[in-house]
Amino acid sequence: MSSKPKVAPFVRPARPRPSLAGIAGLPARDRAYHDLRYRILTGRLAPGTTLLETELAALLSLSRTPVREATIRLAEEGLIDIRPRHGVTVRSLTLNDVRDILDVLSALEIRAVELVAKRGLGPEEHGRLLHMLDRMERLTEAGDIAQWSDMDDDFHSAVAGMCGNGRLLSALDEYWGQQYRPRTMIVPLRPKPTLSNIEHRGIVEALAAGDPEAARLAQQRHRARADQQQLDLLRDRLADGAEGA
Amino acid sequence: MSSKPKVAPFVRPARPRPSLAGIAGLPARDRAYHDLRYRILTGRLAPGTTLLETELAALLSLSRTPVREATIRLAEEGLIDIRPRHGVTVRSLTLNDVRDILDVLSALEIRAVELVAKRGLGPEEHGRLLHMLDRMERLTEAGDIAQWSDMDDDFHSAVAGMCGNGRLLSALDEYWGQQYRPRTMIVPLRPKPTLSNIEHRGIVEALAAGDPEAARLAQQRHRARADQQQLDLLRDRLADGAEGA
DNA sequence: GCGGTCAACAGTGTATACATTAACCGTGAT
DNA sequence: ATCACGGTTAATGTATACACTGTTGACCGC
Repeated sequence: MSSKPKVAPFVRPARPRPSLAGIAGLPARDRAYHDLRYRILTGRLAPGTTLLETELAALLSLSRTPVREATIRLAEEGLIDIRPRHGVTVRSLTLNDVRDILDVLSALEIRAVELVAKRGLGPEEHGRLLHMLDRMERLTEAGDIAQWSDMDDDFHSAVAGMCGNGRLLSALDEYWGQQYRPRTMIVPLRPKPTLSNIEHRGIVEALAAGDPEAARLAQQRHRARADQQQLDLLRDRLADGAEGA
Repeated sequence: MSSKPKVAPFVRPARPRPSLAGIAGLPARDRAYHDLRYRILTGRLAPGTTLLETELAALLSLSRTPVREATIRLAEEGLIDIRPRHGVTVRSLTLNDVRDILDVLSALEIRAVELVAKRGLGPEEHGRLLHMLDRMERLTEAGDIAQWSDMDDDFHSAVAGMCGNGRLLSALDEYWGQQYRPRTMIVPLRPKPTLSNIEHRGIVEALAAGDPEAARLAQQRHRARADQQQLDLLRDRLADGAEGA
């Protein structure tokens, strides 16, 4: 039951929360990549941290070769900067960086939602989404914003996962990773996400109705508002003296 | 004179046509990357071509290390497949692949256009775009579809380059590369792009007016129609027995 | 005291050597 | 004849060695 189906599933999970699950058997270069990414996203490697290739290799108990290959990937994803002879530095994002990232991310997510609507929702999928919405509303009432935020990730991830476009999902993953840290930074500042819950319902309705235009509009408005809120909160947080996002 | 300006220009060119200009002084890994990418996009390395790492290294007169680093990048961009112990293979795209790519690309481009409209067009920028439109219309009348197609690239590239979001431009570059080959394949099949020319004018008008919603709509319609046409032509071409896109 | 030049060095970029592992082929049994 | 098993081998994954180049700091001249 818990194992993989024989054919590639039409629906694929996207953007799992940062985790190191299942990297055990992978080649060293992939372990290095996932390990470093995990440390960066969870803050174990704080923004601004600078390490030499040699130090990274020692940290991961590997030689420089796989570590280099991993850092190249991470640099392309925008998580680190490589400055030759100065080491690799964990990127610290400015407000403008976050805005840029969110602009890309929301464009991709809007397209994903359109695609899902174009194909419509199966009953099982619909049920799953509704169930998530219920949970999120209960969490809102209970005031558990942290867990609501995780579920929010899961919800958007679940919807996107139904779009059937693997390249789109990969791109979403990448940019989601880039905004993960600033996003978690402002969780404690969030007000009750009552509006988000309502907007989520609207999105699911449009998806179930198979109406791409309505879905696009709902998703666009939701993201525009939510992203603006995130930027505002982040600005406050940074003004408070928190360093690097 | 020819060197870089002191401050990063606000407008940056995007998606230059495949070229090897200016890779002379770069590190071997970057030369390998650009060289291979160029060969793939221009068809010098045809889809389906398979080469071992050693063979690639010999081809480029380099050792395996920089070649490996280049192939990893190319694989992430979707231009090649790496199958351990079977060599790297130049990807051959199916119609579904192209559709997926265009879905991502158009989503990004729509967002770029929105951003440009949000900030509005300077007089110099406006003039430059209008000038391009004129040229494209003359090329259309002259029936020079090949050159029109190049200018079309340049036009979309120029617009996107004004969006001011570097990450968005990088993503555009990447997906533009993925669709470049199938796009050139169908150039000889294209009808006179009269409609595209009209739509382009509409887009520039919306940009000049600083109306993001109008720009989004114009761009969205343009891409939806043009992409559909491209897919239709490609289907014909593939049905004719052309192998791999 | 300040600025410039040069030399030593550290760190990366590249090449190569070594280990590992999966593909392929041959052999043997059923 | 076909399938299974195992050994061989070739290709990759990883480690290391080497070379090159930018940086840093010291020393000298102004």
